[in-house]
Amino acid sequence: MARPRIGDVAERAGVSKTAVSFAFNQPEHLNTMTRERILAAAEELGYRPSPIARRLASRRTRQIGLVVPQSTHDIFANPFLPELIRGIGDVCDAQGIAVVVVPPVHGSIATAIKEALVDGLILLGLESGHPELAQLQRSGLPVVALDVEHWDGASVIAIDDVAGAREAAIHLAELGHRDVGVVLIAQHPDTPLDEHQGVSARRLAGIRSGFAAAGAGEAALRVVSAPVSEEGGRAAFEALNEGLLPTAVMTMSDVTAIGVMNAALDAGLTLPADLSVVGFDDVPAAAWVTPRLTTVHQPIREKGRLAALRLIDAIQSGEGRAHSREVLPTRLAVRGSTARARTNYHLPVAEIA
Amino acid sequence: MARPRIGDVAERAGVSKTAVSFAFNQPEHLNTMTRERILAAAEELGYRPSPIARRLASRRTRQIGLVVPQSTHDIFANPFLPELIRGIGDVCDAQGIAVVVVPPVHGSIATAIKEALVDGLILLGLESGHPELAQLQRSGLPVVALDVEHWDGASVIAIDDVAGAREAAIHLAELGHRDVGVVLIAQHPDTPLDEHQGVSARRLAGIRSGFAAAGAGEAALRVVSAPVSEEGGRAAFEALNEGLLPTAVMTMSDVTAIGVMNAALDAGLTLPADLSVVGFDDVPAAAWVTPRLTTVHQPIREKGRLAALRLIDAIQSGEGRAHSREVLPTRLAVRGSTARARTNYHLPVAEIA
DNA sequence: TTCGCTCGCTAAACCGGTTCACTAAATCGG
DNA sequence: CCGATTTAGTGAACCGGTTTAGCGAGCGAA
Repeated sequence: MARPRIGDVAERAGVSKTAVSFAFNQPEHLNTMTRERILAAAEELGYRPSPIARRLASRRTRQIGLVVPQSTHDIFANPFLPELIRGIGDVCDAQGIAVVVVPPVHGSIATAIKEALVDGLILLGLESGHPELAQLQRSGLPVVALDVEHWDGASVIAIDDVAGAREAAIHLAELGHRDVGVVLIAQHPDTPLDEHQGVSARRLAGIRSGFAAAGAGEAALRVVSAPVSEEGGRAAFEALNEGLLPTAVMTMSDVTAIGVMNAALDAGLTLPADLSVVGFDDVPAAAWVTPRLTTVHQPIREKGRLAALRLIDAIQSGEGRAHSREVLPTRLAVRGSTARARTNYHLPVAEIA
Repeated sequence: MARPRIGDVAERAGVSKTAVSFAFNQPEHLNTMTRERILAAAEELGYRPSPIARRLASRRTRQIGLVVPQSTHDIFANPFLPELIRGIGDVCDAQGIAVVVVPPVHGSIATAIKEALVDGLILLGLESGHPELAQLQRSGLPVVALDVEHWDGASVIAIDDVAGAREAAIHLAELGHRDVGVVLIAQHPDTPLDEHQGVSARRLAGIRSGFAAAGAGEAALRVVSAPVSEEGGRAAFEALNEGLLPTAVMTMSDVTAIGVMNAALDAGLTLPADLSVVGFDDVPAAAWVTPRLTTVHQPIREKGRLAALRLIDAIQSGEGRAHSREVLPTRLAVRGSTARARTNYHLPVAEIA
């Protein structure tokens, strides 16, 4: 009644376990008749080689993990992730490698990584100083890190966050915006706004540099932070809307920007006349909303593809942990959500609407 | 230099392999001092129990698979999938179970399933007659099937496709639409339109029934099919736009509907005045586009959650393959993309615009 | 005829853990 | 003080395959 094992098939076919293994994996090593007999026996028994046992023996899981710092629920609220996975899938599907998302287990990324059934990891949204990740460095597991400055012993795929954000800021500055809301990515709840790291910090620097370069160094930036989701964007709008509304809002992701836009529309504003909004990423939905979202385009799928390629390469080359860093280009996609700054920006939002 | 194994730790700590295993899994069975000594030895060696070996011995992979009939690239083009995964993740994250997407390998779903490292499967977009899935039935692997009428030995989570589509059709009929495009889900390229199965067939039946019930039995349905993606929706619009444009289009998914809308807007039409569009699913993006998409809402995340619960239940109860069928409610979310049928529907689209 | 190869297959070791059955020593109740 | 438990730990079997080393038969070449 129990699941048949390789020994059962061997016995039934009157051969050794080895022969059965050959029948499935290296049929050319077997006489045709013998092979047929073995396969017939397997068929009769409903035998199917155990994937786990096979993976143990081959020391390859044929799986790679995508490590993310949040729950599956939260992380998939951002269309960026599906796009990234599409890119990873382009490479992995072709090689029969499965992709598994690795969210924290009971809040611990280290635990999640320890238990992950993978040959290598792609790290998303993690900074290299992360205390939980020290053990990972020593484990020898091949790793590709996304969007970090540097990762010990790992390949890095990144974009030029500073330049991308800078370009967007210049765009706004040239449209006359001098009072701009900036929505960073929410970190741990009690991280002070000025201690944001990684992506948020680099882009904020780019924004400052952009306004300065455009001769608008005096521009006031109102920095808030929010979870990366449509709801987060809405919350950010509410936060910025206490008192005077800025004339423009820059975000770290399109989904946040869309939340800002939706909240603004719900508040009765006209976009982009009353408020310009700039996103980041250029996910497909950015081109579906009205007005079409002006955003910093990054080649998300290409990023995923490249990450998968580099990781698989590192896995196959056996630990030859490369430490390359590849920077993909960004460009500002100017669409309909940005316009000249409104001149009545000193009015409370109620009067604007 | 090689990865340390449990025996290495045992030797170093002067205990048996069993003791080392206990130190990690059942620390209470060990004297505190001994345990400390073992853990220290493990730490020095950089030992980490092999997840694969552990899974082999425990006969649990702690992974479940989501089987889909298309490539990762194609399947993630539909925001439905991320939402479904969010629901599955709600359940699985809490239990430390990983979710793996299982797309076909070299076009074969059967192969993909054979090699999948999972304790059970959730089936999406597959019909129970599928020839490739006969072996799955016999394998004894726990399965939950989504959106099918029936699946031998598996729990089924579904919605009432007929009723949902019917409600949408009645809505359009009451708005005066009598010439309606219907965009089905593209099957194998040479499947005749009238032989669509499963979801498409049921919804088409619901649409017919709806128009009849609303006293608009004479309404002309123009049925086309397209891949489930924004591009697919655009292609469907082009197909329907050869000759006279219908006054409304019904789709099987929001992303398709959005593609139809975008193509219509690009063609210079005014929505919903010139063309009403109805989606299906109610993914988040449906409420982000302009006009807001009228669509048949289904509880996607709840569907995922339920599927995960039933599957995990089946796995834990050891093969007690339930054959329950749960039908989740749908409701028509009437928003801005539907309006009274235009009266000049006999004009070519060029003149409409 | 004999040497050397290839072919077809096998036994045993191995992948790296968990777990069962059991033992020796320590603890406990009466 | 004795028998019964409990505690702490062990050796061997087991999970279910793959792989290495090698063996006997058959065959071609010398």
